[in-house]
Amino acid sequence: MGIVATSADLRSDLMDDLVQTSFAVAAVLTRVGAAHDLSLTLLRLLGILQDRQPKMAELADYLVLEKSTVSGLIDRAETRGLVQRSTTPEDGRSVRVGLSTKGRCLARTVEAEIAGALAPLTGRLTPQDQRQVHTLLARMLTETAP
Amino acid sequence: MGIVATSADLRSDLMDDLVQTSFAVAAVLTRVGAAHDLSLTLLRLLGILQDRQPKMAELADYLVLEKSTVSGLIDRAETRGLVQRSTTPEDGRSVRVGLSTKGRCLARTVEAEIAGALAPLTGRLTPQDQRQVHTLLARMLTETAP
DNA sequence: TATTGTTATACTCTATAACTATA
DNA sequence: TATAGTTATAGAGTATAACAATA
Repeated sequence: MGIVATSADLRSDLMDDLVQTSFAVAAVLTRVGAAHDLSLTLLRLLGILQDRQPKMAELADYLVLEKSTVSGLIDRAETRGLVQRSTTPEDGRSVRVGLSTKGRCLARTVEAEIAGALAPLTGRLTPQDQRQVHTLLARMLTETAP
Repeated sequence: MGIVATSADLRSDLMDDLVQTSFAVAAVLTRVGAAHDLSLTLLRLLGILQDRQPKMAELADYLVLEKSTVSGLIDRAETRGLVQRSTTPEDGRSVRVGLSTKGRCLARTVEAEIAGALAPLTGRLTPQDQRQVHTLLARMLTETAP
């Protein structure tokens, strides 16, 4: 087997790992979320809103969803008292979304539970290896300049 | 900062990476799947059926879904000509599911497209680093003995 | 006229509960 | 009676298209 073939196999193995990792982590997130009646999408929403109070259109960008989809999502989250819509003074059309106190509290709780649920996986690596994976995954996730 | 705190931060950073990686890969899979009218779940289904002809109940186990959910899933996949149901001789109640020729062809196509779509990410790492991540992720995904 | 967001509609995905057929 | 699978029903998530309000 030549150099080229070896490289292809390597990349293919890595891709399998990435897909498997993606599903494994998604399964954990789904399970933890379900315990609080939160879908993966609502989980992401809470995560995003922890650092921002975006407008609906920005939220659609973050989530890579249609604005109509986000409208429904926020409708349900608002009904449950997790988020609040507010108008913006600078533009009468815009709507800004933010976490309610209840939503913020839930976001923190869920975050901690996710950390706990992922610990058994990360715990299979030594601290050095954890650092190594962290460094390499972070590099892989870095946006390349357009 | 002491040893314990450092370890906690390390693990937390790694968890963020894992969650981000999961979403990034899921986004790629969703995009590639959408080009062929395949949801993430149907994508997983095709992947699973490439190596197996499971019964409905086994499929539900693989996918971690209710059997009624799998019934609907297979209904739609069968309508599209991607899979076939067949009865088993040993048990008149069981139904075995397998890929059709069309489904197998689609599975291969999509697999290649996913590899291509993930290449920009893995390509940010040197071959040595790719091997390293592969080794460590594989270790992390390994089931620990119960 | 262009934009921001919502509403109407339709389909997929998902679960629970009730059902059919076989064991 | 228990098991394998399907059907009925309901709700969340999603997109497309049409709409209202503001710019």
